[in-house]
Amino acid sequence: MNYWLMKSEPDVYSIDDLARDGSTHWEGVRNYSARNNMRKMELGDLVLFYHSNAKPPGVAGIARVVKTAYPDPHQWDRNSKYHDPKSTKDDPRWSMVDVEFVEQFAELVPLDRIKATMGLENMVLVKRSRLSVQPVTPQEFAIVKRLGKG
DNA sequence: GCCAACGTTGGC
DNA sequence: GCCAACGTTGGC
Repeated sequence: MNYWLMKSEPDVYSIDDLARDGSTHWEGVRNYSARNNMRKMELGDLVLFYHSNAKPPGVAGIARVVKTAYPDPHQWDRNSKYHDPKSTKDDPRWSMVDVEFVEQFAELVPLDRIKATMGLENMVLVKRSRLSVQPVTPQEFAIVKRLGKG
């Protein structure tokens, strides 16, 4: 069992949207580090759902991986903003996973709280702030989850 | 809206 | 393979 953090802009897709939909395709990741992390995901892995570009930014809840990495079809859709003309069907460049809703935190865990919490100072979120799909240690996951209970 | 950080592209 | 130019992310 692995733990991850995935970022989404709530204006585009929020934890409320995931709660409503039940599950979603995580399409549109166009960064190699983030893609490689998605390819390491296993069924049942738990994901901290992070709201980026939000006021305030922070972890809003938990999701679970229900489908492991498979080619993101948007890479071949000429009308999609995720279209990648260099990606071929024989060698798909971009992957996505499916995740399902697990829980919404009673309280958002804001980024500034994460930065100020002992045990979370080495989170990738803090160290490499731009990576949109990143690993989280079991300890970090447990601390964030506890903070989310309010 | 600004801009620092940083990932990607492409000329050489 | 280097690195300057460029584009994007995301906190503020």
